[in-house]
Amino acid sequence: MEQFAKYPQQSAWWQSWHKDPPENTRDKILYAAFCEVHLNGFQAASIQNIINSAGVTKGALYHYFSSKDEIGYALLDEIFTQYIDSTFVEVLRDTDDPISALVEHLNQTGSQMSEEDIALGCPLDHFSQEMAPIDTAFQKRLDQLYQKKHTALVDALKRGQKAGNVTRDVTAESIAMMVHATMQGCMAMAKSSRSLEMLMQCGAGLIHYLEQLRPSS
Amino acid sequence: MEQFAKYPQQSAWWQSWHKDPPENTRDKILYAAFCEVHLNGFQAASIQNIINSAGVTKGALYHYFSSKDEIGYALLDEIFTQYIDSTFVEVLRDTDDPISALVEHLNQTGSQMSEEDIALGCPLDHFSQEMAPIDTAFQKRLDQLYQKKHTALVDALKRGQKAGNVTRDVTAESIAMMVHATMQGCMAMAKSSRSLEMLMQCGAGLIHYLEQLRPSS
DNA sequence: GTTTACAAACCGACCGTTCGGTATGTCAAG
DNA sequence: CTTGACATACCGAACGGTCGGTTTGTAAAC
Repeated sequence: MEQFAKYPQQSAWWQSWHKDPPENTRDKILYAAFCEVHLNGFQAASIQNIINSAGVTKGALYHYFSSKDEIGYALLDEIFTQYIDSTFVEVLRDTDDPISALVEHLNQTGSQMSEEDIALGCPLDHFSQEMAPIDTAFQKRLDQLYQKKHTALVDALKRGQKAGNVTRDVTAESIAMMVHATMQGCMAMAKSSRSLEMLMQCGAGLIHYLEQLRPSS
Repeated sequence: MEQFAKYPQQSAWWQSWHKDPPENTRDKILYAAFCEVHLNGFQAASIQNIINSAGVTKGALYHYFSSKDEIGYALLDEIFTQYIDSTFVEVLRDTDDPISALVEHLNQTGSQMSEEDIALGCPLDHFSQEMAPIDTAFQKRLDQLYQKKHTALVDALKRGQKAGNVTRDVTAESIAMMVHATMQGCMAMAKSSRSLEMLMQCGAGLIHYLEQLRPSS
């Protein structure tokens, strides 16, 4: 665990999944792999780079993971699952006013993004674009993660509809897909333009859309 | 130009940029590179695969392109630019009712997508997710392409506002970003789930949003 | 005779992976 | 309290293969 010169140490993406630097060998490898994959994509991620920045040897890596693909699976099953939970599921778990919760979450997330965070974009979306079409084992795991996000959204929106905080003109499923897709698109737009302003403007559009979903407006 | 066994010959993505199979060597290389990059991403795209499927030799490839990066630049400057023009700019060029034009375009595009098209996703979005954070030369070109799309949208929306077909409650720029981001997100969602139904449902959400942008509704 | 358009052989670097070996720990038998 | 058997956690040199790229050769076009 020496240097991650190229990976932003204070990355909002990083902070979301783990506060403490990893101690045991396996976690060191996973964390280094997460950074390397986020920077270069999975296929271009180098085992050598991973072990260099993790400060472990190749033998150690292949002791814990039988192949590069297995590292990818572990990233999805452990790190990315945790990432979705902490950045999204928890935000919506206990509210019956999901619109307010989402708007607040968008504002908060946007405000604490650095230029580097924006340039790197969402690690999960990047992973999905790259690996979903290539390998069904990856695709199934990625789909599962998005399903998790989708379900959290739908449940919260249904609670909101029940509580009279969300319009019933549109189904919760439809709103959830729209919100999810648009969030993904906003991050992608900001990433390609490397512009925080772009993220905020896209976010404003999404917030405007969300506000229109309140009943009797 | 032997086989593209793994690339769908009747791909909607392919048809959009060129009707005729390429004849001269340079175009053969570019077309093969487009397929290879769309399938595997740019970094994982193999020069060997490109020359194999293009039916040319390595000497021919490096006669026309000084490096792999130059092939990527050529793809963006020529193929992808043409792709944006034919799939998007032309759709909006001469209309002052952009909402109807977009809705029709979405319905038409969605209906002619195969399962393979969906699994592969938008080639430009994939390229952008992968290369924008890594290399500024790529990022600038990618940003330029999205700007082209954005400008086409903004111009059409402003004409629509002038003609009274689009609400003036929201700026054309804001609508354009929202539409662009959501389209991107819809394609990404459908890609990761490999589901045509997902694409149609996301598209329905976007269409609903668009219809709400008509004045006095 | 020079230039253009390839063709084919070849290069070192790096890839993911393997494998023989070691250091340390555990735990039960003697 | 020691000893032998086995397990876990590594170590790092080496492997076959592929990578992007180069060099040299050739034959037609101008």
